[in-house]
Amino acid sequence: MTSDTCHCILLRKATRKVSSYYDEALAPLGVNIGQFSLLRNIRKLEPVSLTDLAHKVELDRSTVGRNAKVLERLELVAIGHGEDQREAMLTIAPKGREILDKGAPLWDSVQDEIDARLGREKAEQLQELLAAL
Amino acid sequence: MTSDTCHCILLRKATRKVSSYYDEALAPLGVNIGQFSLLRNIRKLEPVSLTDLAHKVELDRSTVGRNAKVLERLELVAIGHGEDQREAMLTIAPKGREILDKGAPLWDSVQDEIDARLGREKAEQLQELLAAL
DNA sequence: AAGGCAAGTGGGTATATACCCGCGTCGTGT
DNA sequence: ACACGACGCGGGTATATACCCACTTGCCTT
Repeated sequence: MTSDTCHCILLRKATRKVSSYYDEALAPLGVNIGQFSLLRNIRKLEPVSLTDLAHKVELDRSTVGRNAKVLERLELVAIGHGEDQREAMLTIAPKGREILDKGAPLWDSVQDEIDARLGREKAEQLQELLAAL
Repeated sequence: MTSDTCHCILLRKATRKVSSYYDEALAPLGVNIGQFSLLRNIRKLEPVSLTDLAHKVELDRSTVGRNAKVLERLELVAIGHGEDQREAMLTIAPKGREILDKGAPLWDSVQDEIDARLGREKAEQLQELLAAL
């Protein structure tokens, strides 16, 4: 009976479900929540290296590299070199800024919807609990 | 500022982190939490078709099919045919039962640890919140 | 200046996960 | 009995994510 309450499995289910909410909202823009979020982080830090970005988003460097390559293919970010020839420096491309602008209200709507469904207080509880894991 | 509180991204981070806890605990057995959990579900329903199992675990049929194939390669489950030749029926193999037995206490320890860290009450809150998403 | 270690990437491999398409099987209506 | 729609699955493709290894570039020490 306890196996139905596995924290990990429940988290995964919730994550898949919630991801789909955001993905659906952002679908008109042709990006998913992971890409949109990464784009936001790049904007916040640009110009930024893969390593620094990976630290910031707490993902493996290679993961960020591959995800960034998709954004590059979509022409949302530009991948160039810094003074240090080893570093791949990321900057937001014009199309990327457009996506960021258009996506903001779409993101807001999903976020607000979830806050409303849970209730402001429980939504905060959730964030605290997730951070405590 | 609000973008740092994206429910989806926070859920993903928490899921990655928590998954690693379970994965580390189960590592001596050579399986991860996803495989272990799937194995438990198969045991509960065996013999079970891919479609039924997918419904139960709320994953796409093709996903379950591929995951099951890994379990088959590890010789933890057997994939055969039912009377209906279309169906792939899954059953637990001897090695699978062994993994289930040996894994139970390992799984318990992680689950208990998390419950302890959060406190029983908050742990329940978390499960409720995740279910409400 | 040369050697050598550290840092930054990229690519290979593996799992997780979804969606879509094609193929084979079932069952039912005529 | 046959045809056709429904069902079950496998495989292709794409993203997410991690770990490990090889290659390049930097930099520091001798």
